Amino acid sequence: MVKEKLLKCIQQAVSDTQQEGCIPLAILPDINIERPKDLRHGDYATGLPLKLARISGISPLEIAKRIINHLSLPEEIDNAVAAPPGFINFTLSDKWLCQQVSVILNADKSYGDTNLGSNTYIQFEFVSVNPTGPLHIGHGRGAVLGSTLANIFTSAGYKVEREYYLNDTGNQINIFGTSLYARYQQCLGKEADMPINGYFGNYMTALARKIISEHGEKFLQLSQQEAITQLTKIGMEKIVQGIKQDLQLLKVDFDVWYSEKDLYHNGQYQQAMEKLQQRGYITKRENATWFESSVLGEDKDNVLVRSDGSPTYFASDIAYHHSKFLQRKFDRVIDIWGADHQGHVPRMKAVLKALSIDPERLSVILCQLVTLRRGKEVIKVSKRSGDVITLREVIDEVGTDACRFFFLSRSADSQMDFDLELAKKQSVDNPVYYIQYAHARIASILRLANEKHIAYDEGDLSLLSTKPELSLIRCLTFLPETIENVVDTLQPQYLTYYSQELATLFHSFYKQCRVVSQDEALTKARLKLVRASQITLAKTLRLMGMTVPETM
RNA sequence: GCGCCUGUGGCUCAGCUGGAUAGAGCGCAGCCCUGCGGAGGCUGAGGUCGCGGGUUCGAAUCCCGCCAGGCGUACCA
Repeated sequence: MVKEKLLKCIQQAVSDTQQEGCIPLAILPDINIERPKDLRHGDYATGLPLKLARISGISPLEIAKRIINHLSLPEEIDNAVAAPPGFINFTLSDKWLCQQVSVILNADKSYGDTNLGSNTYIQFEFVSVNPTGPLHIGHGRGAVLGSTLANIFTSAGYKVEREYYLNDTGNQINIFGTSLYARYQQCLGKEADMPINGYFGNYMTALARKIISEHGEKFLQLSQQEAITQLTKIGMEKIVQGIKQDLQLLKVDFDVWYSEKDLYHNGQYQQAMEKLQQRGYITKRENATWFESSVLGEDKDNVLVRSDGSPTYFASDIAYHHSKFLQRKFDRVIDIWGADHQGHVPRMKAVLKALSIDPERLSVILCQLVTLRRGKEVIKVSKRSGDVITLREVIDEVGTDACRFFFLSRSADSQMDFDLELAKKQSVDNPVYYIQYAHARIASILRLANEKHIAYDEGDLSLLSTKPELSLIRCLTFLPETIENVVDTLQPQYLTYYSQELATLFHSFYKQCRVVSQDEALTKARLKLVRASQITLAKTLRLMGMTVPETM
């Protein structure tokens, strides 16, 4: 990429400058190349001279000039100028920019793809909601984030796996089962108490009724334990089915649904515990089994097996990560969790250390919580307490594309209000439609060209010379580094903002530059640019998991 | 109490590995269809970047303190 080339070129120039004594020998600070916000400052810039000035005592502008004298610029760069107070600004060559249009046309759907990941095997685990109730809005956030990152990493040359961890055993499942059994009995006119921490949501009663309509009263004949076992299985399957449907509605796919229960049958749990035991990280105390995370610098130890003999969620998760890293051998793992799991991060990292796995190989993205509201009214989304507005209802109300874009344009770090009233009100004037409209507009132009039988393969790109044209091309060339930026930071909002900018530049170009006109040569050149814009815009929309409309 | 996250124009949010006059969308005030989709384009008003110190040639961005909100601090997940 241009940026890398430029970096090397600057390094060379600085080193030459130093050797010739134009800059006193000094420790070279990191060279950072940025994108100036202001177009007048070129396409790339470095403030290196300002840093060197501090060390050398020479004025930064003077240093900038000396470095520029030693620069041998790559073909992509037209010129380098020193700018006060001490920047070097680089401008892309118009000729090179125009050529990029055909680079994009040739790459077509693969434009933007890189080999940055060089096939690194990486797992994204996300959503992973307990199968004890429907998804709500907060889960949607993680789902959209995870699916988009997975798309982007795939494009960047990683070997990606998307996984949903199904917590199909343990405490919460037991409570789910007893809650369902109670509702089942109640629906059949029997007295039954809900467990204290039970799932009181209305959906549980609906679930019980559904089971009655399909299976009748037969579970009343069974022993309580047997009835609960069977109801748990049936109920959970239905819930999972619903979750799968909701995710599909949100355009979120998984490669693997990994069962927590399996960890206890496939040896992962035993192996992980044995390893920790052998390495001396396990101790028995107060009748429970503990992981001694405190010796690894944690605040406290954590329970692995309760005094009643049942393993904790933490213990499962250890086995689970054992499977990820040591059994399935992912090079990197990205877990996306809700912010309410933050306390879990340091102890998970401690476990990795204990298992001699570099903790750097695990990244945990914590999504801050989402508050759902309708105007001033805050809507609770707790599964246990009762009424829920499900993710499905939100999607039905707001739309998949708008939902996805809404989540993607906000940093995972910031808590957000999802105001249904606002989301709906804005849906017509939503940035999503602005971007999609640009694509539909492009499609329409290309349709027109097609109807007029204009073949533009031979269009002469050097005819593209006006500001709107060149600005648009510039933006097109930024896609690969935008993707790289997301890969580096795990923050997809760079892509959403990019797509918006691209749409803006296209609309502006469209207004100022008539594409299909009497000027045959110019028409062909511009059609090429339009097609390249379509390729690029469609790519960003696909990466974000949104529809790519030909018409609206 | 301690830990993590957040506090940017009326609203919702970007920018936070320090850079050159602080950005976008919505909302608001105007302007633009005798040419390919007006779900569009253009112009403008609107901000002590929570507060106070510090580091630096330069701080919304880094450090310290304070204020406000969210989350965590379970033999819940």
